[in-house]
Amino acid sequence: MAYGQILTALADPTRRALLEDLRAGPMPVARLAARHPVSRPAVSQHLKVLQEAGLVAVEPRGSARLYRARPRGLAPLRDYLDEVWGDVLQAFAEEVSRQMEDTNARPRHQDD
Amino acid sequence: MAYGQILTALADPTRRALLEDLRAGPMPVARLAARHPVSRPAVSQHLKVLQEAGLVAVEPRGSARLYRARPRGLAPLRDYLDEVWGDVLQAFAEEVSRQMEDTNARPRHQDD
DNA sequence: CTCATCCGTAAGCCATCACTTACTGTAAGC
DNA sequence: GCTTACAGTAAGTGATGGCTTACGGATGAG
Repeated sequence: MAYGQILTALADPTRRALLEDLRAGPMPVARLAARHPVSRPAVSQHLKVLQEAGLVAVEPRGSARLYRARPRGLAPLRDYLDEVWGDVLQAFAEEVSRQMEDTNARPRHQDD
Repeated sequence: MAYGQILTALADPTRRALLEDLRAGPMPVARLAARHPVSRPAVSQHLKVLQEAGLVAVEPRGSARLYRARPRGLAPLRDYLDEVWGDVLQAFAEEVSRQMEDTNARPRHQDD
């Protein structure tokens, strides 16, 4: 489960809404679709993306399928954000590089 | 700077590569474009998206423009992940909902 | 066995996106 | 002032993504 897949999955507002809905508890596809202004197949497709990203788990329930949020699936994304853009390490590197390149003394008017 | 914009910005592999390149220090557009298999205008467009997401800051340097990574711009995304999908709260809700719905005793063969 | 229900998949459509080339604008060097 | 180097914008193109309707497959009830 690469962080790329997770970012792609979370980039879509509908998928985020589905995930947030699943926080209330596991749901079958039909009920999930009823809560959103999209068709049931669309929800199925979104759930497939979310599942492949590791953000959702499926549980066969007779003829139905129960979908469940999987917050632990966010771990790779958190790791990526921490390792690559971790605050401490990055703030340091940022400061160093700024001092290296900041050879002329002009006030900074850009957002920090 | 909403987390939606940040997710959209980070969802693109080229933009992530540009951001990771900027970790080495501030760079003008031309040098940044030379390190990636895309044209310079493409880099400019990506940088615009990154800037609007708050992940990059610009600094006019004479006729050139120096781009700099802005790791603090990830804060809204971190907050979203923490608040909506925070481990503790979510693990609790997950367990509760599972126990509520798990009425039959079938071994879980789906990934957790 | 038949039917109804639940759901995933296929096919197609339309909008968005990432990319290109061409152009415009701005700042420095002579 | 004119030219050169830097970079953002415009316009157009091909690919990708999200959506729809239509269909097919599996499970449970009668």
